[in-house]
Amino acid sequence: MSTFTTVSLKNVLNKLYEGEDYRGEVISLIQDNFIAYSLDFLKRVMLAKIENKDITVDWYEKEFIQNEDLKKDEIAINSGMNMKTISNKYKTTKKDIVISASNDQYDDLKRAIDELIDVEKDLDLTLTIKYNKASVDLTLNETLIVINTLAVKRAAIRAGAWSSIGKNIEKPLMKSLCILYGVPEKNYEIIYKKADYSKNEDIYSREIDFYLVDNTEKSLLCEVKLMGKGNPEVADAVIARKTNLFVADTLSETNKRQLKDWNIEWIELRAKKGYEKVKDVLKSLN
DNA sequence: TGTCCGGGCGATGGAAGACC
DNA sequence: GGTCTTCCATCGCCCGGACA
Repeated sequence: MSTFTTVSLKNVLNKLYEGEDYRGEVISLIQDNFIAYSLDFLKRVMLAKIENKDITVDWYEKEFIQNEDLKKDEIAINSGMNMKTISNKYKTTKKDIVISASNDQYDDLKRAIDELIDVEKDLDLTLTIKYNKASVDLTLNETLIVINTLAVKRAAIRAGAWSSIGKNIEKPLMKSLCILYGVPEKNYEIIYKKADYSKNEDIYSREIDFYLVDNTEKSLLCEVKLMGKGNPEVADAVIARKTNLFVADTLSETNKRQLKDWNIEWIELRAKKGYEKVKDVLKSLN
């Protein structure tokens, strides 16, 4: 779970207004979370191995996969699989499905490690974890399992952070632009509730980031995307939502041409003085 | 080097349980 | 039977490696 503090959001807004890259803030959060997770995880690994030293069963499996105290997403990660993969593969994330998928995955992982180690007979590696006065050595197999889990967890932390920043910055960004350019409150609208997808007549409705309201009281749809290079689906998104104003971090020349052809106003924050274009855009949108 | 496209999770809200 | 909590499906967010 990685979410942003008010301070982080403020730092990101400042970067955007300076036309600089905002990603440093996100990368820091990912790193901090990952390091903290790694330390905690290694501590738990150490304790688990010590506590089970007299038992011949697979202590990792007992403590990190078949442990009833764990949440389903922890079990999935510990087995080496992210929740999204389970959701794609089994079309559900129900707890019992996640648990059985994790068990299968863990067996698979162990088999794969055995096979690879068999090929690389000359390689050995021991991970020694020391904490306070205790110390424990992990075998090559155990070390590889731990490395795999950390890698899978990092993917989860990374994706969560990017998802979170995108979701949480769009409304503060649009609102601050409105305040900065003196847009009267009656001329913009922040929608916090998303559309109700369950209603049949609304089946094609989409969530809208922000509305500007022009002087004829017509609502203008605004879309914010902070993504970097190489994501052509922006085109689909703005078309599907009949967007009037598109605010982005980075736009390709193709993007700009398309937006112009479709009569959609755009602002590219990473461009030099990118946000100053807002003034003209507001005028043009009446 | 630019595009494609699948991977990863957060936020949300309805459904299903859990508790009085 | 009503309220509170947990579960989980859905949509939307950006990344980043494969490919041309």
